[in-house]
Amino acid sequence: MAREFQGPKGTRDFYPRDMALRRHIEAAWRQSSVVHGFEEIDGPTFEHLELYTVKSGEGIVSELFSFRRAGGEDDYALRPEFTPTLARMVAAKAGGLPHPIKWFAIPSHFRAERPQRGRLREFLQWNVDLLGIDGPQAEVEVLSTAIVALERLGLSPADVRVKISHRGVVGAALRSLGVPEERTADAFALLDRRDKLDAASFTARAAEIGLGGTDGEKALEAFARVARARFPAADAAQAVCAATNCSAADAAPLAAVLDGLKASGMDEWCEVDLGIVRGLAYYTGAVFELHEASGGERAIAGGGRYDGLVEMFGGPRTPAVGMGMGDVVLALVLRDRGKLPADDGESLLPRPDAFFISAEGEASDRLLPGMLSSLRRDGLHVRQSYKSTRNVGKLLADAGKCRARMAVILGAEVAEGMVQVKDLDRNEQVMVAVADLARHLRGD
RNA sequence: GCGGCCGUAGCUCAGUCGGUAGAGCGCCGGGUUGUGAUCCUGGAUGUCGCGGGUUCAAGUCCCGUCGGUCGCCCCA
Repeated sequence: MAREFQGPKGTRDFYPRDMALRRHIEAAWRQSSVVHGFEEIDGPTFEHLELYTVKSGEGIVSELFSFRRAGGEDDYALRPEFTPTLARMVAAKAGGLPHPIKWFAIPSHFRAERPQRGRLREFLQWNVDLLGIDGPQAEVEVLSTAIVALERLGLSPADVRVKISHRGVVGAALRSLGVPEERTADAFALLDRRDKLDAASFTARAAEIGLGGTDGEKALEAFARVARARFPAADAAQAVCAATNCSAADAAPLAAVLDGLKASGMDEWCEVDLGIVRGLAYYTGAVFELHEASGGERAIAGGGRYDGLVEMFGGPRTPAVGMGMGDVVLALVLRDRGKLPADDGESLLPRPDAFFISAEGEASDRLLPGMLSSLRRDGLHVRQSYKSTRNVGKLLADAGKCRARMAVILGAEVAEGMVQVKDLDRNEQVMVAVADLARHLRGD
């Protein structure tokens, strides 16, 4: 009894063209990682459930695919993010790893959320982490790695903006505005939601955290200024002080990152956005998000400094900066910006070096297998027809359809050890000795 | 977890007032003129997403469910 199956909700099937697009994106990620000196790692697809609850609390469980082996007693979860695995791996070998640790990974992740634009239940996320560096160089290198990957994919500062903030700087600004220490978390949450709230709700909530009343009017205005402050990175240090009323010393950590980005020639991509907060509590310094320029999409990437995380997983205190970039939003942006081939990825599939047409009959049929094997052992990508027709026109159509560069026609002249080789791009045909075929196809 | 819209061939879709399915394209095979074309010819794929209900009769109306899509919550 035949039965039809659907893939699970929020998952994708990668047919050859889809896979070619995926490899295209992964190649840019991997290339940029490698040239920046990061080394590739991976970990298990599932971990002990506690690895995730210890950091994010029990509430995270409803967002996970967790399970217990039949008859077993251990709870596991498919990994929803890579950072805990990374922290575990670092903590396990902390003493023996040369610093700084520069690792990247391109694993799949799983989250039990309802799919919508830019969000699926299984997705790829490129993770770049640099551990062991206290200074702003870490932030600069991680962001630079992300930017160079986007450049490789054809994006420019007109397409994507790198928005940078700093928890310490914003915290100092909030203190100087009179936000009590115990309401800082609420203030961060309000900053995060600033674009989703209308002015009245924003004002009401600002009042709840101690920025209301007659006395608070000025403070409220200042807070609104912090919430809206965005400026290009070029002269950002002064602008931060001006916008937040905080001292140059308070603004210094953010300014140092901005200076580093400028020195690296990345400042055209970057701007300060003090509204960037990030949901995670474990960020301890700089935080950043990469957004499509019009702001219409979910974040393309996000990250920041998390100096306490390795310690949380049992290792020594280790300064760290990390970044994650998902494939789903990135692919949407690339498509909308016309940076993907219009043929759904067909042009990203590997092109055969040659397509063989046995036109003569039994004589050429007998020669074909040996010729193909020999060329394949030489590393050439060669294909043949599986049709029984000898219709050369029809077989050439097949050759064109699989995008072969050359067609090799085995006609009557095989008796003299010669074949016809047709350049399908240039529509030129020459006679080549079988002995010279590999060299000819390789273009030597 | 909540809500809107959608679901007929591989794709795009048609299907009237309810009368148990069609087109185009594509795909696959064969033939002809030996050179990616043209021409001729043959073929396949559907429990109309799935299940139930109403009805003499359901692709069509109703309910549920699964999936897709967009939004809310959340977003590591």
